[in-house]
Amino acid sequence: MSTRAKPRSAEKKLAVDSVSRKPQQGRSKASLERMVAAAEKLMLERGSEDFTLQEVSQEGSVSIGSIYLRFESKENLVRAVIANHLKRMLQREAEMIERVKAQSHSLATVVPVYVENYAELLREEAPLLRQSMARAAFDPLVADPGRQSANRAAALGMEAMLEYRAEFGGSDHERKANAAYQIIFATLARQLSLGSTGESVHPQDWKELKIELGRMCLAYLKTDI
Amino acid sequence: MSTRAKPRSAEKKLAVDSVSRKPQQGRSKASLERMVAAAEKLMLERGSEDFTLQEVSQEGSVSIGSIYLRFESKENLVRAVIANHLKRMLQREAEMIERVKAQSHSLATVVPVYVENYAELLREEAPLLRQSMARAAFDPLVADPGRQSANRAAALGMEAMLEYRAEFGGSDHERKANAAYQIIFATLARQLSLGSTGESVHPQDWKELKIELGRMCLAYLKTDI
Amino acid sequence: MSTRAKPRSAEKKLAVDSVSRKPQQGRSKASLERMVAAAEKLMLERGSEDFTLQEVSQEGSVSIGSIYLRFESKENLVRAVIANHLKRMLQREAEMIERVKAQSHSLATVVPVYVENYAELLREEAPLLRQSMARAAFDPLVADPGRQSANRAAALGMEAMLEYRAEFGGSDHERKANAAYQIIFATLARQLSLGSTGESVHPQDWKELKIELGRMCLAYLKTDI
Amino acid sequence: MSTRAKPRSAEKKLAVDSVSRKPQQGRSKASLERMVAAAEKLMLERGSEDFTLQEVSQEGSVSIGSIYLRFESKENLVRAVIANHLKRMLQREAEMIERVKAQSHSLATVVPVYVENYAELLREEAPLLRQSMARAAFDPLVADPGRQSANRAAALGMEAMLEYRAEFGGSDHERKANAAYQIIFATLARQLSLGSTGESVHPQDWKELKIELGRMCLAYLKTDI
DNA sequence: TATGAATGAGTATTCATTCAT
DNA sequence: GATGAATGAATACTCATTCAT
Repeated sequence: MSTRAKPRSAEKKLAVDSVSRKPQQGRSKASLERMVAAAEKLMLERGSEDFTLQEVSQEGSVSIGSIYLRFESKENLVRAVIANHLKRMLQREAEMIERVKAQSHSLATVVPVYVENYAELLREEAPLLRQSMARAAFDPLVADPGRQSANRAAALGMEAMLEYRAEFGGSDHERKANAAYQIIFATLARQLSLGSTGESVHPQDWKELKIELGRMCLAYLKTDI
Repeated sequence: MSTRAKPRSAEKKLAVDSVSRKPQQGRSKASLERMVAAAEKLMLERGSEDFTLQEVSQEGSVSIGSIYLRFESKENLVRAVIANHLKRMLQREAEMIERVKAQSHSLATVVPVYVENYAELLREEAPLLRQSMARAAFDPLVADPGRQSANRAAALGMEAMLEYRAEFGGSDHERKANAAYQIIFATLARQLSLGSTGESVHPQDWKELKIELGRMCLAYLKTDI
Repeated sequence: MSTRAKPRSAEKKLAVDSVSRKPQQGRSKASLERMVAAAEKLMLERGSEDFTLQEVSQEGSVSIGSIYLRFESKENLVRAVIANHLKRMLQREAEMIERVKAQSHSLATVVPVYVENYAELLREEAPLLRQSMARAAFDPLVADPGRQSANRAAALGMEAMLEYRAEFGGSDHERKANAAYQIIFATLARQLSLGSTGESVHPQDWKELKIELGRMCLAYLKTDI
Repeated sequence: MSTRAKPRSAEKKLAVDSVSRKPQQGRSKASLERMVAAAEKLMLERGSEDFTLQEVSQEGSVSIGSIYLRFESKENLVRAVIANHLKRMLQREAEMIERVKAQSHSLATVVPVYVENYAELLREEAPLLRQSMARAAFDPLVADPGRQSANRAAALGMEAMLEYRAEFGGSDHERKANAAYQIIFATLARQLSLGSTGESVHPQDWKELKIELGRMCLAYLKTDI
């Protein structure tokens, strides 16, 4: 897949349904799932889209023809994997937020707890997330829904912090919460090499940084400036 | 270039000299420079290493044989481009820090000025930096020197902030300065899609975020916690 | 094909089946045969493996991809040609021996008749045999089955002579028959430049030599020493 | 060197002088010798002409330009190596024959002694001889002088046997001696894989075969037929 | 629907030979 | 004479996509 972009219409949703050719039901739905699962497995093993449809065919016990019956191109199959992953992430993020809320009773607790839990979640999903992000750099069909997912994740994080908006300093609480979220995500993402220099910091530093990140956000949210 | 890693000895330096075949002087140095420049141009145009040696040959008016006279492989030519870029970045960072220092007279000025200037620098260098980072993910020959560059950049940034350590709160000033740098870089990098989801925020949000980033760091550095 | 050996497992059989990728039946078998035939034709024309897959593609009306569908490498295609040839040789040798036996009624007749017929057979097969032998020098996958073929040919030749063992002198008849075969083959092979200096003797000398070769073997087999 | 033949004029001599560009004397003769020696070394190491002029340049401390100053092509350099070898062979063969003659006092001794000594000589020279013979198959410039060398070797061998022509049976002694030589050489050559199937016989069989070869020749030379 | 055999454009790399210095 | 940097033609192999069955 050397061809880079090939953007298409201004589609905004990236779900398996929107990249796969026809809404599947019943028996053939199983084969659809097998091919997507096989592709995902290969992407995780390879750490990239460097897999062959031949391999998907064998791994998923699906004929190559079948793949093209469901997907217009290999590219779309990759998009389907990413779409699936995005959906799963969203689900997990919602659950995680609930856990965070349950464990917190103040701004001073919610921030570090959120950082910790979000970090763990991102770490687990990093392998595919990395690939989503890499592709989003040149593929609008991934970038657009990726942005939406990011927005929802932001909304969830902000919501958790805003639960204690009474403790916030300053006036524009939403703006502060949003900034805090952006910075938290960016910092975590970089540590997980989600598109970063790969200088995956020493675990030592990483642990330390998470603490400071929490402190920084807390200081920022509370300050009147 | 499907072969991923091929790490080698424990070389730590990535300079054109270490990936190119022989120390070049005089006349033939010109042709070396032309091929590296052509490769860089193509990498910038394509946004990736998806260029052909044939193209480098034409663009740089160098024979393919000549390229192999200087570089063991296309991979090494790419590394040379990155090495060049790393060197240039370092130079520019040092100059930028000087400017920042000159414009500042307090923690409250140095932080936002630094954020602003560093952001601008990174924005300009983003296209190649993105590729460096992508390659570093699987190529130790790029990752190692990349890490070193990152460390030097961190040292410079911390130094600028520590100039006003008298205004810091808390006790471990180095730790704080380091955390602040990491968070600043991560946030800027993400906005520039340096490996990120590509949801390059609206210019509006971006401007806003830089301001909040400065505020957050300032609040953090000053707080006693 | 600069890579010399690449031996593999301890496979002992070299048949098209063992170097080609999948047991072919029906329709696609035809294309397999076309590509092998094209390769053979080119090897005969060139007198060596210096042919291009591009040429095989055109000559055999097969796409390059198809070749790789059947053969892992050009090397394996060459091996398939050789395997085919080996099989054909074996067949012809068996038939030839039957003819020799039918025409003979004494040691004095069987030896020269065998020499004459074997010479003719080898002459006809020399072009490919030469290449088999050249490759066997560094390719175990050809050397091993080549050895086996040679052994079977020896067994057939000895058998023809031993039919008249009553006329043998000395005691160890098998040993004598074996020595006679080896010397006959070696002499014929050299005359056919099967790996020899190419000083393909004058037809005159060649004819003469065959007669003397027969005489020598006869004298040897009959002698009591 | 994929181009096969390119025969040229009807030159008949292959000496370094006839393939090298100018009769060398003095200082530059040394460099000529270095490049030929380097080429020979590489041919022995590789077992083939698969060496690079670059390698000859380094190994022999000669510039590539120098090689082309002496030789019209890489092919001619190879021919020079072979020519050298041929000359050396001839020298050694003459010496060997003297030794054989000195050790013999009857046909019954000269034949096995000659077989043994010639076998040893050929074994030692096999590596380059093999390459001479391989090249002779398509290169007249090597085939012609090779043939001459072979003729001289035949003459020497025949001479040794004819020393005892009084013990020969039959009438045409020259013819018999010639046939014996041809068969001896062919058999030895094949055992040494001089272009042969590579089924280098077990040392056991080899020893045995040499004995039988001697017996066979003896029986043949003595018989009246 | 489903299959998987067939297609063929596209590309990194090698190395004999030339020629400016 | 001597050098060795520059040249560029030549070639095996991959893999997304198609389409006959």
